[in-house]
Amino acid sequence: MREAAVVETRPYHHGDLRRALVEAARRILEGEGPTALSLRAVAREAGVSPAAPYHHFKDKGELLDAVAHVGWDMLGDSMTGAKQRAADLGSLMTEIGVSYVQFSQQHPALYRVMYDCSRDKDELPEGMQDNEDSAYCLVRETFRKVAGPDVPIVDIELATIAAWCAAHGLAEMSTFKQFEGLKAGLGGEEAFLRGVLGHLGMFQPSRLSRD
Amino acid sequence: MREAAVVETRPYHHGDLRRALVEAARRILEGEGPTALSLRAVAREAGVSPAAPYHHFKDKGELLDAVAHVGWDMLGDSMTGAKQRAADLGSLMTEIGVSYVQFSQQHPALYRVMYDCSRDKDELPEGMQDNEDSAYCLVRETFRKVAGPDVPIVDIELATIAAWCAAHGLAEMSTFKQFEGLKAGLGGEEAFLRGVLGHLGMFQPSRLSRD
DNA sequence: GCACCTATCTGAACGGCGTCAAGATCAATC
DNA sequence: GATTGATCTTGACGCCGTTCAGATAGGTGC
Repeated sequence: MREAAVVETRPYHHGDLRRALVEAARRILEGEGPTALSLRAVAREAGVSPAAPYHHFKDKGELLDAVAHVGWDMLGDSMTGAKQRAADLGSLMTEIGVSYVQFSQQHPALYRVMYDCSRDKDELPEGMQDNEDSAYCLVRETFRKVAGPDVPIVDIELATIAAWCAAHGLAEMSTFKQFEGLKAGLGGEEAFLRGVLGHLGMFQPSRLSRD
Repeated sequence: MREAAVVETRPYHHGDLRRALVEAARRILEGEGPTALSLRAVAREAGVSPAAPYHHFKDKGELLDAVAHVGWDMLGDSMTGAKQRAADLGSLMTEIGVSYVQFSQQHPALYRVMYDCSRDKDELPEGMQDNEDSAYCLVRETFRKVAGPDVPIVDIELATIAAWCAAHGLAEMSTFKQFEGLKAGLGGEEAFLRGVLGHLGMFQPSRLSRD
């Protein structure tokens, strides 16, 4: 009975605040960046008191975990889409890598939260864990298919880690606006990404194995 | 272990607080991690009031910049040392890469500050700038020497960026204590690092060029 | 030796933060 | 229709970064 729009997002005793808080956090993240993401600001954005979130999350970290979870879902979808769109086996890894970095560029604040909140716990981020359909497993299984049965398992694992490191590093580096000249000379952002990835062995199928 | 040295570090009106603050920050970083590093805690550790640092640094960010500067110096020394110790041209890049990641493992909190405080400004971190003896230039010049005169400049640049991304990614990933089994199977931490780097093209001189 | 100047440091305060305990509110259940 | 338990608010605590007025003292010109 306060304002017009509130009626729908607040069915009553707030309806489902948990989801509303996560969405509020994402709005702040996209609009104002990671430094503006305080628990109080999220509560404010969702229209509740600063203490309300504590009935749905143990602390701020748990809220960030929930936000990161959404991010890993989105990233997983991006990578799966790229894998399906890839024309041939040879370009599979490159397309997945490009989609990874492009996601980080489209959602820089979210991407940062995805890693930051796992670093605080000294735990692997969600998308890198060995669950059935984690993004990490998607990459590893892709490697297994591309490499064929002759390549030892340990090399598949190492190549996956190496690829992930490279993609994550590139994701962080490409946020620095200082390679502009180089990017322009190569023909744009994506050409730059493909140029860098092209220098990394495991993005070229013929060079997967170390031998 | 703390009170004894105070007499010497406080010749009077505090002597040189600026250096004392940077060192206090580094002590906190090593001892309690990045989350404990508040401006007030640094002042406390240095034995001055919370407002004292503002006579030497514009704000907290500037103090962190000074801490990061020390870190980049240390990392640069590590990498230079590795370059000099390398037995032959072929192992040069690998040795530098290993020393990079090992530094991040020996000083995880400092390493994090080195990147965090540059991300906050959307600027390349100090060690990656195109200054005469930045760590980045060290790597690029090494590449130039290893690659020979036939490799185009743009490929040298891309390979340097790729190597940096890979090393930085590996530095962040290896802090997650979840590859223990893999590391053990390979024969230890360093074997793991070399294993991952071995899958990355530009750490093998014969594969520097893309074509 | 003295007075002034300037850099340095302190003390107290402001608003914002994460978090918690006590009390209000209300849907659901008996 | 009273009880219950989940949800939300109010108000408070201690910590944070930052600012500002005032204390302190080293340096400089007389």
